[in-house]
Order: sequence, then C-alpha cells, then structure tokens
Amino acid sequence: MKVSPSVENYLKNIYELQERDGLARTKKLAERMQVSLGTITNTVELLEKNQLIKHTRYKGVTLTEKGKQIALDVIRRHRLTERLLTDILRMDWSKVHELACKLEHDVTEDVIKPLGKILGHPKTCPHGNPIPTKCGGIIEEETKPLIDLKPQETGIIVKIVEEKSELLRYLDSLGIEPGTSIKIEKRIKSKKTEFLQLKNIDTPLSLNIASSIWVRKR
Amino acid sequence: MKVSPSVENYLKNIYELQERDGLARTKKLAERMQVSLGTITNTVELLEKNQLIKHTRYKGVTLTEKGKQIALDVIRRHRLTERLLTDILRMDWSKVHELACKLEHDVTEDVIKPLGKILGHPKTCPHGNPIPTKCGGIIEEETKPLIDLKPQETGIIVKIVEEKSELLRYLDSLGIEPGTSIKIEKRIKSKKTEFLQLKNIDTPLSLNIASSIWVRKR
DNA sequence: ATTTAAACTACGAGAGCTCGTACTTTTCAT
DNA sequence: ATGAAAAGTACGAGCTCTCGTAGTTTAAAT
Repeated sequence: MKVSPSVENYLKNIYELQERDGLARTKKLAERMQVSLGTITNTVELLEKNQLIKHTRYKGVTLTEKGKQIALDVIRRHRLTERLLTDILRMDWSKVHELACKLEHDVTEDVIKPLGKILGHPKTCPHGNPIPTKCGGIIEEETKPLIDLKPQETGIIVKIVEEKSELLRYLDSLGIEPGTSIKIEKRIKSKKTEFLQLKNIDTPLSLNIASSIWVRKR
Repeated sequence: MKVSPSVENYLKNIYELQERDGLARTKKLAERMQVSLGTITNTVELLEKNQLIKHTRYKGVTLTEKGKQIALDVIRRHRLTERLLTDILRMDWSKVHELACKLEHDVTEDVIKPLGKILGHPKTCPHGNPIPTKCGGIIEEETKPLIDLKPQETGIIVKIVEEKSELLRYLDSLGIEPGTSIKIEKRIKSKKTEFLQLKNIDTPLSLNIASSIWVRKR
C-alpha cells in the first residue's frame, strides 16, 4: 500500500491524540483535521484494512506498531523541517508549524539526512517537542504541565505542545518560549475560567492556554 | 480557480517546451510528464477553459500571459529550492532537480522570501538556468548551444537545460558544470550519430547530450 | 430504567486526476 | 496525390479523497 500524504496526516494526528488521550476518538480527529466525521469513518476503515490502526467501534482508534513507525517518521520530518525554517531561514517560530505541515510529505530521507547534519542533529523542534530518531525512537524529557506548578514554584519551559500559530504568537508576545524561566505568583479564579498569574508577566494565562505548556522543575 | 500542484506542473512543462519549440505539442507534453495522451487532452481542455493556455487543435498549446506568470512563479520556486538543496544542504547538483519538483509546490512565497535573502539573491539555479524575479521577469544571458562552437573555439559553460539526474551525473563525472571552460577539438562523425571531441576530456560527447549544454564565447 | 444529546457509522455522491480504447486529423514518403 | 504512420481527440471508467444525510450506538441526566 502506498502511503499518501493524506494517510501520513491521519497517522500523525492519531499519534498526537493518542499521546494525549491514550486513544484517538473520531470526533477529535475530525476537529483536528478539519474534515467531516464521514470522511474520518471512511479513512479509518481504509487504515484498518491496511493494518495501520486498530479501530474499536464507537470507541476510537489506536496505532499498530507499523502505523506508529510511519507516524514517527512523519513527525521526524515535520520537526526537522521546522528547524530548517527557524534556524537556517530565520523564520518566526510561531509561524513555521503550518508550513512544515505542507512540506513534511516531500521532505524525505534524501533531504532529512543532510539537513540533520547541517543542523547538528537537534533533539527538539523549535517548540521544544522531541525529534524522533531515524529508527523511530523518541525520547521525552521528564516534564509536567505548567498548571501543576504550585504558587511560588519556579519552572523552566520545556515545550509547547499545541502549535497553533495564533497561540504561539500570543505566547511569543509575552516572552514565553522554550527555555524561559517561569514562576507562578498565584491562581485567580474568575466566574468561569481559572487563570495563572505569573511573575514578571502582566497578563494572566488562562488554564486552557497554560495546559499546552510543559515545564521541568528547577 | 484553484491552481493545484498538478496545474502548476502542466504550466511549468508547457513553458519549458514553449521556450524550446515555440509551442508545446501534446505528445511532447505527455512524454515529458509521463502521463498518457488522453490525460493531456483532458487537462488541456481544463486549462484553456480557465484562460491559462491557448490551444490550437492538432497543433499544440501556448501559455496566455496569466498562464506564463504562474509558470514563471513555479520555476522561480523550483530553482530557488534547488539552491537551498545545493548551497545550504550541500547536496549534489545532479540530484536536486527531482526533489525540487516535489517541493516547489509547497515552497511558497513565505519560504522563498527569507530563502532568497539568505542565499544572497542568486541569479541562477545550480544548473545555470536563470531564476525569474518575484515580478515574473526573467533575464536570459546571451548564450549559444555548445554544438554551434567550431573546432578549436573555446566557450564557458553557462547552463545545462536538460536536468535529468542521469545526464547530470554523467556530465559531473566528466567535470562538466556551469563555469567550466571548454574547447572543441574536433567533430567525429560515426555511422549514425555525431560526437564532439573536447580538449582535456577523454570521452566524446554525443550531439544529443551536447545540445543540452549552452555556452558563452570567451 | 428511560430518555435524550452527543458521538459515531453507513452509504450514495461529487470533484480532481488519471487511464485506455476507439476514432479523427495531420504529416510525410512514395 | 495518396495512403500509411504519427499525432491528436472523444469519451467512458476507475481511484482517492472528500462531503452530507440518514440512521445507529453510547453516555449522561433524570
């Protein structure tokens, strides 16, 4: 079976949802990929027929080992492409994700190999997420979500797991990026949502936004 | 109308044939693009409907101004991408054409802009062919085909217009690339084909191969 | 336990790109 | 000038990826 760009996208997104939730529900997939639920059902059937995923009706899907390896390969190409865009072309880290989504399918091993070398084999993408190895390994640094930090605790931002350009540009404007040291001042509870007031940063972060930020304790 | 990667490819190939022959015949297009003649007919109808080409039945097609501008834009992206691969990623100039064919569709203005800057706004691709400007201009250096050089005349190679990897690797192995100074020793006429014997290069070049090489007189 | 909303699936259909076969026009050698 | 070969066209069909609607299953609230 030929692994089309479309199939690569499905596997990548399933991997990411599975990372977060343990399995990928079709609804979440549809939202994430901006296609209708019917499309998901169709493709899920195709992917299962090709042994790339396992589907439990009305529950969700998980990757098979074969599917996982392809997903990791796509993610590897994606994240190295992001590094190309930021480190070599000096593009803004908040803008490269979308471009890499398009390029990843054609930035194949031929390109990835010299690219990795020129870049000095970086361990993470510009947003701090680990770059899988050529053999499909992936090393996650031990981190915890920013929202788990208690008031007055300090952490260093390791990664931002939600790479939507809008969010990243917002964080950028606050001076928040991987490597930034961050200290919780207090939690603010408003009517509906909760916020984190950070030291040295005026605008409080909503818990929703903060949940995309992962830190290591210092 | 949405300009799909497929449409971009058609326009690019029509441009290149038109450069060479004045117009693009459907047969040549089919060979070049490795699709059946029927496919060409179908797409030609579509492109004409969208005013990107003019088609004269049983004769061939030519680009409209609109079609030409798109073609030049694709070629610009293609050739700058080739430069990225050779100049930054240090890839072999004989191998980058095929990769750039795939990447050109997603290497859009966002990427081309910083890329051009980093590269110092190169005037040609690694094979010596001119890179169109952002505004769709293209400056062809005054050149003539190597086969027009008379015995004992010397020329400097400006460009190789046929970018098939096999041919380029062969030329590379002979030490022939843009910038190389070259002198015709004599013409050899064998049974069917004719050859050029070059100074300092053992293997004689067939006229077929030589016709892809353009030089300026010294 | 029953109801109801949310999540999910089945299925028919359309867009885009491709092919192959049968038929038409042009070109070129005689 | 004519007949065969080459080039080109018409058209029906298949594949992939997408959608929307109608119907099914699950989960959550009562």
